[in-house]
Amino acid sequence: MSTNTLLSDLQARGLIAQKSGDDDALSEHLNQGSRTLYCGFDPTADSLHIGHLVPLLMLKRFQLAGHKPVALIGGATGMIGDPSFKATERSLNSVEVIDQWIDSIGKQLASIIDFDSTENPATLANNRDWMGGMNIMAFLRDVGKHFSVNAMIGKESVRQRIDRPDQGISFTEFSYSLLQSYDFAVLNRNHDCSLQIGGNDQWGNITAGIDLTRRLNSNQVFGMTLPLITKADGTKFGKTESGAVWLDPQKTSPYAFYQFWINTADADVYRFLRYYTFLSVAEIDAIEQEDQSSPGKPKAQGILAEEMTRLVHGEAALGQVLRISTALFNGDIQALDQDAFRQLELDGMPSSQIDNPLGIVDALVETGLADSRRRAREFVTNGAVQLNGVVIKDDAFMLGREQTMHGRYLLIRRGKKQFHLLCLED
RNA sequence: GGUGAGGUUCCCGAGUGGCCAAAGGGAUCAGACUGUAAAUCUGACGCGCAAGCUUCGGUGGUUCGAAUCCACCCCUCACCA
Repeated sequence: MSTNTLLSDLQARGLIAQKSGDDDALSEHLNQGSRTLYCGFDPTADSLHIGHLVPLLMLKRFQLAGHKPVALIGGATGMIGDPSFKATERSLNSVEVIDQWIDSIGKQLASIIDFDSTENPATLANNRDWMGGMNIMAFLRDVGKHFSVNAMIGKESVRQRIDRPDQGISFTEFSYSLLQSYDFAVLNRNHDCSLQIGGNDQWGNITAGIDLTRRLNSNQVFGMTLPLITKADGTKFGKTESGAVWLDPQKTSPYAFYQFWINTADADVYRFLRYYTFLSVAEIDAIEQEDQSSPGKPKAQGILAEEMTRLVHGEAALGQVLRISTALFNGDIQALDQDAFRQLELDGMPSSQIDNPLGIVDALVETGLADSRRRAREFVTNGAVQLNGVVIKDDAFMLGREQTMHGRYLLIRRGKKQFHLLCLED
């Protein structure tokens, strides 16, 4: 066990995959005072997703422990693409697009870590500031000279691309590691940054950065990686049928976000509580004890979903989400009053307007609950479709004024979890 | 630039002139069972109520008939220059 309180806690949470140096070096380093650490986020989309959350929350954990986080946005590295453990070469995006992404990602980072603290504020950096105008000769002489191609080829993170018969790796992506290493050296020089964290796939890049910093700045710096988040059933974490789970409420609604977490498997949920929430390990253990000793539905999923939704979307959004979820899954839809429906609409329940009565099959297609009429018909025939809580098995069923609740609302459910609220206009 | 191997429905992958909307597996979806789990079982899985229609990198061609043959083109990979 580490002599540093923060590190012991992280260890207990299973949040440390690898760290550099011998066991106590980092502990001592952190014990000596407030340190600056960084984690890089490459702009590969217009929003962060929950895969980014573990390292981002790690920055927050360090900040809460009194250290100073630097969130580095990869304005330069994002234009190259990190090949680490990627099976295929990535396509490049234009500068304009990437700049937009940088902007929105920066805002998301700011909503999680605190940039306004007087004691130990977080800072935002963009590696394009020091790499954008870098001269190729300077790069090759000052940075490139310190790297051995022999060693780089040997790295596990690029092996996949070098060994595979049908894939290659471009020089561009191959160089990525040099850029990230240089980031560390620059941040060390300019911000006195002495620790880099990242996903376990970043280990190779991080150690390369430690070496380069030692050579360029003669400073001892540290690296630490977080475990890859896995699921017990072996499927990829962080994906739903509709793709990644984004932090941007426009891309993944708070409701969908909450639903993602509440559907966590029993086999994963206590581990995820340790990874993602700020509940203490003791509290989490207590929850697990209780779930195991009482029959029926465990409480852990609900706690996880609430914690995460509050953290990312805030208390107000959580309230809305809870109202929707309760109405849909625990309530009697027939008993919902007009205000409840209006609230569902306002709370971000997937909904749309229609002007005229239409058939159930068309309704399913228009609401996106089915992607073709063929399929919609299949759902109806299988008894997978409910209107206002009542199963509809007739594929010729018409949705009109008489079928609405309170003269206006048609709540369609497909399968167990897909809902859509149709509002029939006058 | 040369040589070789390839590009099949979401993915992997069979299919080498009609029996192919295209085997098999995976993923996904639905139903049953449940806890909005897991496991399991059942069914669906290009579009269409149907007749039928549109698919196998692209464009032309051969043929009664092509994913399958021919020509050209595009793309990927490997090796060589």
